Amino acid sequence: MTESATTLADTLREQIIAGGFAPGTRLSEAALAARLGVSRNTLREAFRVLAQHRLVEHVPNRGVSVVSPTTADVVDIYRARRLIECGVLRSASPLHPAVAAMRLALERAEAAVEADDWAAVGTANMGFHRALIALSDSPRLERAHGQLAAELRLAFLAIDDPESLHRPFVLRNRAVLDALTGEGPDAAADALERYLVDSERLVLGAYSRMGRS
Amino acid sequence: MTESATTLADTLREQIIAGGFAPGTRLSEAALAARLGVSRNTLREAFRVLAQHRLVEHVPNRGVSVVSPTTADVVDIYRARRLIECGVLRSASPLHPAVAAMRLALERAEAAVEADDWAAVGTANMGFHRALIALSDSPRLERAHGQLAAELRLAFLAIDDPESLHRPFVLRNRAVLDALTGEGPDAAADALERYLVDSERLVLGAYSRMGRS
DNA sequence: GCATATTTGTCCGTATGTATA
DNA sequence: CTATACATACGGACAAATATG
Repeated sequence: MTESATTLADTLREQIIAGGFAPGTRLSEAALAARLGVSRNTLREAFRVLAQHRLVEHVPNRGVSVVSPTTADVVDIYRARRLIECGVLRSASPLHPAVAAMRLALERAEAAVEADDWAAVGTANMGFHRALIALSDSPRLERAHGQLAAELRLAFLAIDDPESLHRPFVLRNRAVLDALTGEGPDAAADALERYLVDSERLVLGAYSRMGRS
Repeated sequence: MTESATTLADTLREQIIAGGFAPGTRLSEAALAARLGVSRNTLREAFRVLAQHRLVEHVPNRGVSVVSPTTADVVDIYRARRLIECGVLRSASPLHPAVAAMRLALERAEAAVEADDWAAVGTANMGFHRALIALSDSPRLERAHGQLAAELRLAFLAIDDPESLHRPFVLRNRAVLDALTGEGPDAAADALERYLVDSERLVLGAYSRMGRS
């Protein structure tokens, strides 16, 4: 039972990203510790990790709750994504092994579209962009991007209309990959930039229709 | 005395970055907790935060120690810095208020050179690059860059030759700023790219002379 | 506005497993 | 191989802050 705090943080992260706790939910220490069979102290250590990952918010004397990204958060997340993802792509080699991982994720997404499984489309799309970052061979960039992706996932959960969020972008990912192998990194980066601008617009539109702050 | 874990993490971070604990030092939780006047549980929560910031390393059943970046870490840190800093600069406006902060940091560095205060030169140089990232108006990019800077600081501490590390780059920062206000963002980004390549080479050279892994 | 109940923040004592001398 | 030291995790306790009636 060593290192249970880290393991606990991992399982909690998966649960949150999978939608097990709705954005905004307060997570009571005593209740969760009892439900998970761990002590409050161990749970609090896990909370610190998740708070650093920006998955939960820690308000002094009022405990932690699952974050619910604001429009300002969404704007910032996409700004950072554009800079990192397009930057990686622009200086990437079309011969990099990660290109195969991108293709695999894309095929998974296309299969999930056929099966009308929009949640699977969302995770496959995320996998495409994770593979894209792997083109950089930089663990730190992958870590930074992973945090952005996790936060964005919470925004998607708050919207809760996976088809309109994910379906249009399978084709766009295909275009990015084709541009990378066909026309080269710069064309691919331009396509990705347009992709991210449109995706941000979609999310913000859904937010404004929900009357979110 | 609420929220002492976060405060504790902040003070520990400052102590580590200031060189209060040499890279590689093992931090015994019992001893440190006694010295700082906090309980082990509180200290452990602070450790989790610092581990996420990559300032300390958490080895299961062997406690935490101050990290000592390897050559691979240094290469990765500079790769990430080039992508983020140059990307920010390339799409920055020379009229952004952060330019004034860059100028201020630069003047502080130049004054510290006159005073032969190399530690101050180092912090002022860091401040220049922090202000540079502020050009992006992105809290998340600032956070990501701050983590890279803190890690790099540990590498500088391990080398412990602040004059040769920091002195040459005051002039280079001046060149970056002048290029930004004079020739525009693209020229500034090119100058910054050359800066970072040379800085990485200097650090790696010092590492190889130390016989580091 | 006040009193009560709940929850968090912190600390202590202790048991267990792991690594090291 | 034994013994020691230490990290890890648990449970209980209490003060402080917050929320609720």
